[in-house]
Amino acid sequence: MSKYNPSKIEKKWQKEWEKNKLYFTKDKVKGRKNFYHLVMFPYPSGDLHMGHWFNYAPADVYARFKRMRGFNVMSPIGFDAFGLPAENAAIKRNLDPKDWTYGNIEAMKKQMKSIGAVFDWSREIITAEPDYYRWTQWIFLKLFEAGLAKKEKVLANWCPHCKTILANEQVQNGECERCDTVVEQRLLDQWVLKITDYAQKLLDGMEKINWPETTKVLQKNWIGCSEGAIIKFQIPNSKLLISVFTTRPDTIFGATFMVLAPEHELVKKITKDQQLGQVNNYLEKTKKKTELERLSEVKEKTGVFTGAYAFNPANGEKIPIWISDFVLPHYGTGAIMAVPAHDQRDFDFAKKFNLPIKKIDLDSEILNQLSKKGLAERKITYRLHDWIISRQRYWGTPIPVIYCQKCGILPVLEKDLPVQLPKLEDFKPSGNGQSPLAKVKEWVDIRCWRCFSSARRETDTMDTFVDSAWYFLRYADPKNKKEFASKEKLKAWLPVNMYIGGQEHATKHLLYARFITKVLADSGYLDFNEPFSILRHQGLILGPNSQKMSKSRGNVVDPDEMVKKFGSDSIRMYFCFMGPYENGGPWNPKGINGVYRFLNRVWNLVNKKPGNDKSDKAFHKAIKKIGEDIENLRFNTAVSELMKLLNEIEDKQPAKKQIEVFLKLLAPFAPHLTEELWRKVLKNKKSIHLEKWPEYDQRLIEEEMIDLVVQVNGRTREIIKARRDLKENEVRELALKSEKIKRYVSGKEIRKFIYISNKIANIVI
RNA sequence: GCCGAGGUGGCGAAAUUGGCAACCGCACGUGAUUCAAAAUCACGCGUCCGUAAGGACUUGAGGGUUCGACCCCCUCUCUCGGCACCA
Repeated sequence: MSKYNPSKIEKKWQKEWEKNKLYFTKDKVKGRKNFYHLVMFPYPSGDLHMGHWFNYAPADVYARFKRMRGFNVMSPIGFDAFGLPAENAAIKRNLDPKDWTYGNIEAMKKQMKSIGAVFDWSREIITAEPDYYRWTQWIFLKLFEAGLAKKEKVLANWCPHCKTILANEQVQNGECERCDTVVEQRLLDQWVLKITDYAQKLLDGMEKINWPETTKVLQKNWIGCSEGAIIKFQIPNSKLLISVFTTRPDTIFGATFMVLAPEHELVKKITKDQQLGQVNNYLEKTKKKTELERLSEVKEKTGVFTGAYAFNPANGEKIPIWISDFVLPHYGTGAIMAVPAHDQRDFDFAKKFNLPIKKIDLDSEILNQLSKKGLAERKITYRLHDWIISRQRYWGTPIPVIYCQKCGILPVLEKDLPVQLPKLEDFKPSGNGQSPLAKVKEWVDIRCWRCFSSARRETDTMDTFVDSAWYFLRYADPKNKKEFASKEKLKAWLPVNMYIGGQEHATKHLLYARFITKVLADSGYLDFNEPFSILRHQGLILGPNSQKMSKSRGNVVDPDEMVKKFGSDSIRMYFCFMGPYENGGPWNPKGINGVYRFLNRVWNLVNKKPGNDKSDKAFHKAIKKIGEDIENLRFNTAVSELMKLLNEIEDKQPAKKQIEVFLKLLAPFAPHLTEELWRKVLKNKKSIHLEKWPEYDQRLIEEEMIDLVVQVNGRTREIIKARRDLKENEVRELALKSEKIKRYVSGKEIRKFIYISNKIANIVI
């Protein structure tokens, strides 16, 4: 008998499956429902790591299971190819980002194929391909038409290392998420997508999607809805009004001063001459602060008096107007009424600057009264920021806009898409707030399509997250030259039925994708408004020392090495078996031994001559359990059940029929091993991966004899083999006959007898 | 500070969701096989007492509800994630 040698069989079957287009997905198959199964596409960093494997391998078990259950499963894959990391890596190596990226894609494809997944490579997309990004640009134009893409002067996060503006989502604790450099605040003209216009829709849409609750909560908090009111305060002897946002209009009688954000537009208008010096001084100082500094000063309030006052509209009281950077420019109206008796921050500020603190009674009527006078209105605000998508970098989708001397900002015409990214000798970021594309005169200078005056192209590129905010639509129709995808194919596949990927995308990709989907739906291009019906996350794989895998820590486990040593099937199964999928955890170098041994035992069993044990009770139980477990992504207990089944049948010399069922149950987990045994040992003509998932018979799962647990006062004292479905008095008689039970019960009064059918009897004395 | 998820053997974990806590593995121990090792196979393996039969204890801590609680309720505690001067 030959030995199980994964490296001998895995490559062979991968080639064979590819040759016979086993995983080529048609848009329609008679008698099969379409099922769109999606994993998050990788960034072509050049190396497929265990994290990717952990996402793709168990997800592939699910896809294979769905196929066997009769679905026409599409499981596409591609590459999120634009963006900073590739560009930075290319700069470091003195390579063109394109060459670097495409080289990585080739290398990673090979690695990905070693997983043995059902990916349909014929639908592969690469976001850096003109055929792809033309539609990214087209979507931008749709947003532009709808007034949802705008060039605005915004206070934005500037990363001095990456030399570009970043979206709020890409800044963590005041640092650039890519390079951990402290970001600066800069006021610049940037392209923003008005995601805040969709804040409420994004909140409401969560009702109907099957996503992990925790992920929904993350998004909800990120969008951060608060209900309150806008109230107007008048400045004496002028027509100027200062609007404030408050969630507590009922505290207005306690408002003893107002505070404006330093960036507030009225600051310059209201400041009195005698205060001008101090105010300017303060504004200069805050401008220089980084986000991090501003955050670290939470406890210590700073501020300056403007010399101006405003009337409290509730009682006409004249209260001073201050400036402080604890008031944020982008939240509410950038101005507050301060109620030190009811708010800790206002209190701290009042204490520091000796401002009055007034205790008052709450007034729930005041909002209505002020509303009638036109001085207040109810208002909901959100913490969510608009999505700044301008990047002053080279390796991204060009923003399809031109600036005409006469006509101003104009979109590029659809027929002129794609605006191709030109090849550049020097693509390094300049750091002067301009994209390197600005230096390419022959690319930048064009004629206006409307008036033929000279015009300039927009030279910023788009945030990579725009590319990935719609890629799942393209898979339905990846080669379409006329549309981003045809109506028909969208209808055939979307929305995505099952989406599996990391939770770290909760407030980035997953939010953006929902936003873009809703915009396209509102413009009539989609007839659904949530992209991912079911979403599930895999956990994080750590190094053997329980720390995040990284080269600097020296704890990286190389998947290629593991494939060589144990084979893909073992890694797949180990990842399924190691624990709940959403947990992740450290890679246990010994742990994989367990599944490797298991696969060896399967190999040996099937290679033995089949016996004639046809008992199948254990099989029915296993078919049910494994099927239900995979459906719910409980891969660990599914594998456990397979192991139990093997333990049970291994010594019984099972018949060929039983062996076949066993292999089918194992097939989604170990596609190579099962294929080899199915075709070469059992001599089947067709692939096991075209087989149907076995059926089970519920009646055969229920044993006729049960283990009746007998407790006395809630403690188990005896287990009796008993016939199923006994009546209560029969059980009572049986229990009291037991010698052990007699010992506990004799001479005592039985106060209660509880019997739960086919499970447990409890005698209370 | 606010929001969320958790805490079960030496380790990963399981528990029909209120009904035998620790399935399935890893690691470990003993034995078989071997000249020897690896591999493989068999047995053992929550803690304490006991040669054993058996008994007592045990799901972060404390309380409650219940015939019965890892599961439900209350209080506390620790760990991990997210947000964070959001008016």
